[in-house]
Amino acid sequence: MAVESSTSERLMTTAADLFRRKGYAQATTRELADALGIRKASLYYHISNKEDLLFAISMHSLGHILEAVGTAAAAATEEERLRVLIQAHVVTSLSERDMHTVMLTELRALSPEHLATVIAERDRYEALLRDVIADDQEAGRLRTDIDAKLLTLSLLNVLNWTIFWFDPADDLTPERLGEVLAAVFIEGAIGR
Amino acid sequence: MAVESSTSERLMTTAADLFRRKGYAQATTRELADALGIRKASLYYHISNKEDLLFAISMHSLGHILEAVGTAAAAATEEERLRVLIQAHVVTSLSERDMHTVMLTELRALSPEHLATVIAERDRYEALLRDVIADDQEAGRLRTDIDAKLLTLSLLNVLNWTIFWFDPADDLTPERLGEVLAAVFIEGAIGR
DNA sequence: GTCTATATTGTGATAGAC
DNA sequence: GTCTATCACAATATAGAC
Repeated sequence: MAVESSTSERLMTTAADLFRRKGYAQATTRELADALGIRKASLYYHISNKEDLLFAISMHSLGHILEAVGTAAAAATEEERLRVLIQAHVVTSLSERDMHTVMLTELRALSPEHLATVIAERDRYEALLRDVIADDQEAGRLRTDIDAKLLTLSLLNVLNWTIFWFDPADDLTPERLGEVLAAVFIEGAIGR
Repeated sequence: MAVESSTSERLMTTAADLFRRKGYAQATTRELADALGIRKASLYYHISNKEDLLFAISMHSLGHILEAVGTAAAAATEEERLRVLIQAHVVTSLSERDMHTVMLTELRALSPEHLATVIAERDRYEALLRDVIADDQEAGRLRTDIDAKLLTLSLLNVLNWTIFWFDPADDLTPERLGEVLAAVFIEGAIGR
């Protein structure tokens, strides 16, 4: 049930909130236990170590956005697909903002094995974006003086930095932001 | 002299390189001392503590980009000003990539007093961008269906995420990247 | 300006009772 | 599933000699 809040279920969201605010390295297991209302040692009944938690957060977040954005893009017409994709990315990433931010910014704290797994998943996501852009270029819907790789990196710029300044308390909604970023990127990616 | 490399002069660039690669919290004073070829304790002849080093790096980086971008924008015609500004930002930020990245991503490790000082300087920089964008809107050179604040945040997205993927070893030069990002953002900010 | 030696604190994690 | 108690270690920083 989505409303359950057992210690196990709260662990990942509580850790994500903590890791985003303080950074993974500066967040302590004591702070995490305090936020959950249990003792430090009790954490280790639920997790094997701190880094596992970071890995779980990263994989959950990537699975979530891959599913949401992939589904939205597949259901759209070719003409609207890029706009739908950007909108879905902004709304989805901000709906799990803590986990998404941690996934994007705490890569270097992962073990080599976990890092490789997360990077492979991030590459899958970026390939999804690049395929849409390349297809739009081939169909004449986007400019071709900038290659698909560089245009995709430009799109990742437009999308990803948002996590550092978006404030849910502002009156800017994720939906409106999605429209703005889609408008700026797509019209810039069409060119004059 | 620019070619000097006394311990004092190497300290800030060596620390910036380390802080960018490992993160401020995970980078140790031992690693920094090792990279400099001295003992850990000897660091404290040059600095008062680790956080001071982060503050010095952040302020140096902000002073550098404020000066370079401000000068470039002031020397340009109104029609070319935004393009010149974006180009100068990309080239300048990547010319001191380590310090610039640390300044952008390690804010939360600063003491409250240092944090306030750095934020004030970042606000000055962002005001410079917003003033150019607002002026371009008033003169009819940019779309007005997105307000200046949101358009500025969109520009910061386009510019800032670059630090996470730009690789000096690639064949993409900062100059070419500046052209691409300027083209995408400006044409998107003009609209159809 | 750099050294050796050390103080002090905080960290992730485990043992074993309940 | 959570607790108390504790281990083992790594961190920043200082004292004082050279």
